[in-house]
Order: sequence, then C-alpha cells, then structure tokens
Amino acid sequence: MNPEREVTIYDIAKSLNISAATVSRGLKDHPGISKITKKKIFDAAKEMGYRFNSLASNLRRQRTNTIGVIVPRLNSSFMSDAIAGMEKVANDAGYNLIISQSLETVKKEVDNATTMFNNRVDGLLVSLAYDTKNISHFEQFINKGIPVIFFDRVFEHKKCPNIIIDNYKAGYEITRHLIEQGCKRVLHISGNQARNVYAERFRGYKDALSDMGLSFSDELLIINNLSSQGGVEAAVQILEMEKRPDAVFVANDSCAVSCMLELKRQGIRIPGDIAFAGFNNDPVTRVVEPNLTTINYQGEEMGELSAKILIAHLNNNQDLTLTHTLLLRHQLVIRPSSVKQ
Amino acid sequence: MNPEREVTIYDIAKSLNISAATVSRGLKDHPGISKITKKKIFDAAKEMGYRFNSLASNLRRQRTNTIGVIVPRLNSSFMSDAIAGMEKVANDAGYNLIISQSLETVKKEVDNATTMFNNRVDGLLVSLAYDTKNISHFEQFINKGIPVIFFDRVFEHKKCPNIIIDNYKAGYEITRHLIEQGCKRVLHISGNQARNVYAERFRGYKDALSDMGLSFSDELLIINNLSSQGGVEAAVQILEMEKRPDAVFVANDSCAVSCMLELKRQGIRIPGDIAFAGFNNDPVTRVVEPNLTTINYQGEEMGELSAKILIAHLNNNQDLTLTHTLLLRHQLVIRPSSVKQ
DNA sequence: TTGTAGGCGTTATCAC
DNA sequence: GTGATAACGCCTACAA
Repeated sequence: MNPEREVTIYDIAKSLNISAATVSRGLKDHPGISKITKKKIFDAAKEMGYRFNSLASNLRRQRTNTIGVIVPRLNSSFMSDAIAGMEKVANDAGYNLIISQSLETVKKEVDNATTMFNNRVDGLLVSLAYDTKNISHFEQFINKGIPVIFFDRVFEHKKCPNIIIDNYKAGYEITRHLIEQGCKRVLHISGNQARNVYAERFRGYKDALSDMGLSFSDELLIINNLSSQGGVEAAVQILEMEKRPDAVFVANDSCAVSCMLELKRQGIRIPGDIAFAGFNNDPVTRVVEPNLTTINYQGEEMGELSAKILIAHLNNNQDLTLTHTLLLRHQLVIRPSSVKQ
Repeated sequence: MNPEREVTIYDIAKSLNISAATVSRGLKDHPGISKITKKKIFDAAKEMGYRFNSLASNLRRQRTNTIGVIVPRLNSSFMSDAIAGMEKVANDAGYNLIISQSLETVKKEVDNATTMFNNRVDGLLVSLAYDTKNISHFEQFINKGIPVIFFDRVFEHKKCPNIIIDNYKAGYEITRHLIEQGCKRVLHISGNQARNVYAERFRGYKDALSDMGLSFSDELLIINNLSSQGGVEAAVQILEMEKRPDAVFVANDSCAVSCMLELKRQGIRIPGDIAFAGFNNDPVTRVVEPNLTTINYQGEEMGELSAKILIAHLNNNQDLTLTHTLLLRHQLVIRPSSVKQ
C-alpha cells in the first residue's frame, strides 16, 4: 500500500460498503440520494482525508470551469482594475481565472492562446497586444465553439462580442471641451492606429476640430507608445515646434502626466500656455498639479461585465452573437484646476 | 461517429499504423523515436487537427504545471507589479498562474485555498489578507508536500519561506530621516498590527524615535485600514489634535497622499508645518506636490523572485526550508521637495 | 434509491 | 525503436 496514494471515492465506497457512483452523487448533493447516506459519505470523506480531484472531474466532464485571460500587461491601473472585476465575478460563479500577459507582443499572445487552448479553458477574455494585426490565433477557439470576448482593445469579428466604451464620442467630447475653453491649436498624442481605442479617440478628436471650425494638420498628431517615456519625448517635440499648440489631448493619462510635467519643468504654464487632457481617469490625474481633465471609465466595471457575459453564455449557452458590441458608459471628468482662466 | 469528438493520439496512431505510445513519445520529442516517425506524427497531428489534452496529461502525471496565487487585492500598484513579475517568470518556465483575491477577508482566503487545493496546483504564492490570524487553511498543502511561499504579508512557519523586505529597517530609516530634518513630533499611521509589514514598520519607527532621543506616546499612533479614505479621516484627527505633529510617517503611499492633500487643503503647509513620508514608492509619490519621500521596493522584483524560488523547488525538489526568510533590498527615496527648508 | 460498467486522453512500465 | 496494457479518479447512461 502506497502511503502517498490519494483517497478516492472508491476508498470511501469500500469503507461504507456502497458503490463509488453513490459516493460521487452524494458528494455532489445529488437529489436522489438519501440524507442518511449523504451524511455517512461526507463524514467518511472528511475522516479519510478525501480531496476532490478537479482534474479527473474536468477530464471526464470535458469542462474546466476555468476562464482564460490574456491582456497586454497586468500592471496598469486600468488593467488591474479590470482583472480585479473579472476575478470577483468569476470567483462568485465558481470559475477560476488563468491569467497571462502578452507584454504587448503578438508572439506571446499567440503562445498564450495556445496554452489556454490546450488547457481547455471554457472561454477567453482578451484585450489585444499593441501590434496584433489579425486574430487567426483565436480562430481555433471559435471553431470549437469556445467563446472569445474582447474588451477594451478589441477586434471586429462577428462571433466575438466587443466590450468597450465609445472611444469616438469620448475623444470628441474631451476635444470639444478644450476648444470651448478657447484653445485654437489642439495637438493630439495617440498610439498605434491599428488599435480601435486609439483610432477612435483620434477620429473623435478630428471630428470635434472640424465641427468647431478648426482645421487639422499632420503636425498636430504625435504617435508614440503612450508610455511615460513617450510623454517626455513628446514634450521635447512640442517645445521644438515653431507654432506650439495651446492644448494637448493625450490618449492616455500616464503619458499625459509625464508630458505635462516635463513641459512644466521647462517653464511652460499649464493650463495657461498649454491646456492638457488625458484619458482613463488614472489615480494620478487627481494628484498631479494642475489636476488632469480626463475620461473616466471604470476598469473594474468593464472587467465585471466581460466576465458576466462570458459566464452567462457558458451557463445557458446563450447566443453570443446577440450581444455584439457592448458600450459602457464613460464620463468626461473636468478638473477645475486644469481649465484655462 | 460523433463529429464533435476530439482527435486523440489513438486516432493519429491508427492513421499511421503505429501505437499510441509511440505517438505520445513522438509528440514529446522523446529521444528513442526515429526522426522519420516523429515527422510523420507531427504532420498527421497537424493535418488531423489534433490538440494536446493537458487535462488528461495532468491527471496521469499527477501534476498541473500550475501555480496558485492568492493576494488581498489585485488592483494595487504594488500587487499588480508583483503579479506581473510572477507571470513573466512562470510563463517562461512553462507554468500557468491561477489567480484569486481574498479581498482582505480570511473567509475568501480559505475558500480560495480550497479551490486551489482541489485544482491540484503544484505550489502556492500567498500574500495574506488583512485579518488572517492563523494559516491552518494552508496546512493541507504543507502536509501533502505542496510548497507554500508567503511574500510581503507573511506568516512565520518553518516549512514556508517568507519573501519580504526589512520592514523594520525601512521604518527606522524613514523615521530617522524625518527627525534629521529637525522634526520633533513624528506621528505614525499604520495598519493591523497582526500583519508583519505594519508591525515591523511601527517597531522601526519607535526605535528610531528613542534612538534619536524622542519619546513615543500613544497619541502619536493612528491605526486604520490605510485606504485613501482612511487618510482623509486621519487628516481630520490630526487637525483636531491639541499638539499637532510636525511630521507624519504613513505605512503606505496611497493613504499618505490623501492625508497630506487633505491637510494641504485645510491650509497646512507641507513640509513646512508638517513633513510627510510614505511607503511603497507608488507612482503618485512622484507626481503629488510636494513629492512624497517614501520607501522603494520593487513589487515586480518580489514577484519574480517568489516565482523563481517556487519553480526552482518544483523542478529539482529543493528543500524549501533552506531558504527561510529572504530579504529583498529596499531604498529610502528622498524627494527634495518633501524636505523641510 | 443505489449499482454496474465503460470511457475521458494521456503516460509509465514492461516487454520485445 | 516500438508496442501492449494498465492506471490516473471521476462521471453518467443504463439497469435494477
């Protein structure tokens, strides 16, 4: 007798002189098992140190109660909020989360997708890497009927719901807000235009300009990776411009803050000389001086919603194509100290 | 024939007129299989749309290549850094991460531990909840030889390595720094004293006071949950004090920042009237005005190290008791604008 | 209400 | 180099 051997339902069955099937049912609180038997089973299980083997169960049921999550990075304020929201919902519903980060590269995204696929996740929640151009690596899931939901950084695919905010509208609103303060030359700092979030914010910005009677020209657009470092570099670019902007709308807060602080360090008055606006409502926007006007959208809420939709689908096999694009609310957060005059 | 049925190694074997054992070995690049056969196997696998079934493999091998992670919250700057670090190391080593949060309650922590246990994680990385008083829920792992490593918020147990920074020393250093600026009345805001991190920082603070010839009294200690909200409340308390402190050392940055800003709003000059120091080197400390002096310790590094140690143990069955407490370096980060005069 | 039996897909052991 | 076979531990028709 191997002393390391795990206690199984067969051992319990033997000790109680009943069948393993009954033990299995008893442990699952199956209605067709007498109370007395159930009690005996639970007691024996506890006494014998039985532990349920999810692996065997998963193999048999062809299900894992596990959701795969693939995101660009785990450590951004927005992403960690989103994941916290997912975990809450998943945990409550009895699902586990397997989490991996693409570190903004397609290669890792593909690898991670393969691992998730082999590990038989029941569904996938994905926010795309910076340079992902197509989603062929997710087709294998779709072909097998494993639901894939994109959130925030999404991809149009008729089988995959997109959970996003209206980035176009948000970009439009925040740009209009800058113009309404009297700004005439609004520069925009954005990221890879293949990513919906950045393309849409830019589109909103552009339309706001033209609707408000201002014209756009290429020199008003800086594209970088939206990192803090990128913000500093953008500040240098701005300082070197012949005709400096009187407002800057940056497609994310961390880049906005570092750009703004660098300009401030160089003697530019904010918002007097140049007004600033960001995107994401990162905690720093409330702390930086002057505070940063931004777009609020709750990462936690987006994470919760994504998980809820996925789980609802998994539990009642709802048709995912019904909920194709789901827009979450966002708010323009105007911080008084960031407004001119 | 069920069209939904997955392709197995048996199907491949049949189509190639070889045995399933050979296919299994071939797919694993086993040395004792001829190149020709291997190629045939891989080609057939690809063509037939075979996907490896980790579940079956895990069941058979009695291993999952999965690491469980239990943390208080996923969305703090420190924790998401730590988890990002773990994910990087785990991913590179071929391990998956199952992540869950206790939301600072023992109850969830216990539940999560049970799930992880049943899911047969190969090892556990844990940072304890705010109110965890004992770790009996981890004994089941220890008894079965499943390694449990605590990081940051730890618990003394001879079988479980602790990965931390020297919180005592850090608390001492930052308090001394405040006193060296001429502060005579240093208040301390801390959290639950059952948690090593807070108890140790407090101990360091107290010893620094007495070593520098200052005396401690109970009114100089505020205990709360160290949230932003708690910071505001602490500010109110401080304003109401008869003899106000001329310095405040807070055991975490987010609480420090909100407390400081609230005092500033009430007309207190920082650092002129009251100097401030925090803990964690959260990004906001570089942005808030005045910048916040703090203790830096890299969450990412701590996460990486924790995962590395766990995986090293899993791979060569190293004795975990050898590395009992592992101290990571920390640095006192003095931000000029936070220093008096 | 309970039991029987077969299978989920892989891998380790032993044999040739 | 390759094959046969027996687990790994659970679940669920089907039968009684």
